[in-house]
Amino acid sequence: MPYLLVLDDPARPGDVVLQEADDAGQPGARHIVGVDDLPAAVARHERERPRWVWDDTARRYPPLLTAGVRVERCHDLRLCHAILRRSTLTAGSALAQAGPGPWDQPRTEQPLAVAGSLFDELPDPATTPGPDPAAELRAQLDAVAGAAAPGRLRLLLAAESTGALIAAEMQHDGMPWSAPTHDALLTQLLGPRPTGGARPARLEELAVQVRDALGQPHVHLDSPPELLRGLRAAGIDVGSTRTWELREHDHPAIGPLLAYKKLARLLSANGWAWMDAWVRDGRFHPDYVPGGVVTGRWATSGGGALQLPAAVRGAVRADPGWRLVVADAAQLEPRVLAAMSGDGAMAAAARHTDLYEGVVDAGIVATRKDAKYAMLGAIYGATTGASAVLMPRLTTAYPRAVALVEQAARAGERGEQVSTWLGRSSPVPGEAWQARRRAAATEGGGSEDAAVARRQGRDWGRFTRNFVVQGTAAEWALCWMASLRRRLRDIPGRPHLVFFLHDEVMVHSPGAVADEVAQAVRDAALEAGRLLFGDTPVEFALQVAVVDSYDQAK
DNA sequence: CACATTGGCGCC
DNA sequence: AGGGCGCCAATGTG
Repeated sequence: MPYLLVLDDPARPGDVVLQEADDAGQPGARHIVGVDDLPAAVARHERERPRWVWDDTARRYPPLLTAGVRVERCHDLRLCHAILRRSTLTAGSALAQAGPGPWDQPRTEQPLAVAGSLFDELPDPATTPGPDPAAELRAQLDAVAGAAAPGRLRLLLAAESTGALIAAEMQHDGMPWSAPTHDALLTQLLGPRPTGGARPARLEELAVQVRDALGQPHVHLDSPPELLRGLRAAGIDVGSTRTWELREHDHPAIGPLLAYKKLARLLSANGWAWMDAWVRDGRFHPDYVPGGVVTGRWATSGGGALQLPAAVRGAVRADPGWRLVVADAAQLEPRVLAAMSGDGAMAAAARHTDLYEGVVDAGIVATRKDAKYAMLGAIYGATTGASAVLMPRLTTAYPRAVALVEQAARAGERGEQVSTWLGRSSPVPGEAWQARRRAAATEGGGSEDAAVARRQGRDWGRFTRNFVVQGTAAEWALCWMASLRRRLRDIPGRPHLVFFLHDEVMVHSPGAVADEVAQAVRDAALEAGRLLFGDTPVEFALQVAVVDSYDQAK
C-alpha cells in the first residue's frame, strides 16, 4: 500500500475517506473515518509508512499536528501539480495538455475548518463535482512515468512535499522567541515602548534634529515626496530619498536622517506591534509558503520570517537546557553551479571551505571580494561595474560553468523556458512580452520599440540565467532539510527544525544532543549532494554553530 | 470606503 | 552591480 489518499466523502460531508492505492495510483481498500476520528486513524495507518496523498498540506496537516499526529511522507497534489504542469520534462503529458482546472488554484487561505462552521454557504460537495484526488494522482504518476528524467522529477516531488510537511511543522512548533529580550533590544535602540500612538523617544529626538538641520520644523519624514522636497529646499541635491544616495552628501541633516530611517524601519517592520501579532507563548509562528517563489524557493505570507533583520536576532533564544543548532551552506549557489555544469576547475575551488578563497588561491582574481563579485555577476547577469569587468577572467577559468548560465540567459532572451537540475521549469513570458518581441522582429532593429524589446529580452535572460541556479540551490536545500528531518527522528529528546531561510536551517535541540544534531546537519548536506548530483566532486561546505541565541551564530 | 501601486529597505 | 522575495507607510485609483 504505497499511497494512502485522504479524500472528503462526497456522500457524507464531514467524513473522510482513506483510499489505498498502488504504485500506479490504482485504488484499493477504502476506510471511512469521521472527522473527529481522523487523527487517530492517521496515526494508526502511519505505522505502515504510507505516502499520504492529499490536496493541500497547508490545509490537511495543521489539524493533525494540533492533535499531536505527525506523518513521515506525503504527496502534495497541488504543489506537485504546479511543477508538472509547467515542467518541460512533462510537456507532452495529458496533465500538462489539459486546460486549467481546479488543481491550478492557489493555496487555500485557511486550514480546514471544523465541520459545520463558517462555510455552510459554500457549494455542497455532494452536488458540485469537485476535483478528484485519485484521478489527479494517477495523472501525475502517468506524467512522471512518461517523462524524460522520471527519477529527477520523483525526487523533486518528494522534496517539495516533504518541504510542505516541514513548513506546517515549523509553523506549528514555532521559533523560540524571547519577548522580554526583544522588548529590551527595542527599548535600548528606540526608547521605552510608547503608549497610545506616540513615537518612541529616540525617533522623536532624531526627527527634531533632522528638521532643525533642514530648517524646516514641520517636514514629515515618513513621506518620501515631502522629505525629498525638504531636502532639496535645504540645498541637498538628491533625486530620491534612498539611503545610498543620501550617504553621498555631506550635510548636518544626513547623519540623523539615516539613523531615523534605520530605526523607523525597525519599529514598523519588527517593533512592538510585530511582536504582539506574531509572538505568543515564547514562539514566533510565521506562515511559510512552500513553492511560493517561481524558482522553488519558499515565501512567507505573514510575519516576514524571510527577512528577520540582524538587529532582532538576539531575541531568538533557546529554551533553558536547550541549544540552537544554526547551519548555513557556504556559497551554495556557486557550488550548485559547479556541480550542475560539471566544471572541474570550479569544483576544485569548491574544495576550499570558502569557495571565493578557492578562486583567489587558483590565481583567477586578486581578492576574495573580486571573486565574490565576479561569481555573483555570473549568476545574476551583471552588465556593468566591477563585476562585469571581472567576467572574462571567470569565463576563461570556468568555461563550463559560465557556459551553462550563458545558455540559460540566451534561451530566456528567445522566450524559451529553462529548467532546474530536477526539472522545475521557468514560466513562459507573458503575451505582452511575446507581442513586443514579434513586433520588433518585423519592423527591424532601429525603432524605439525594438530597443524596448531588446531590453525586455535581456531582462528575461537575466531572470532565466538566475532561475537555473537559484532553483537548483532551492532543490538542494529542500533535500538537505528533508534528510535532516529524517535524521532528527532518531535522536532522543525531540530536536526539531524551527527555521529555514533559503540556504540556512535552525534546529532547537536539547543541549545534551546538540553535537549529535550538528553532525546530522553535516551528514544531511552530504546526502543532499549525492541525491542531486550522484558522485560529484563538488563539496557543499557548511558553517555550523551551536549557540544559545541566533545573534551568536556567524 | 477599500483596494492597488509605489518607494524604500530588510533578507537570501 | 545583478537575480529572487515580503512588508510597511504613503499615495493613487475606483
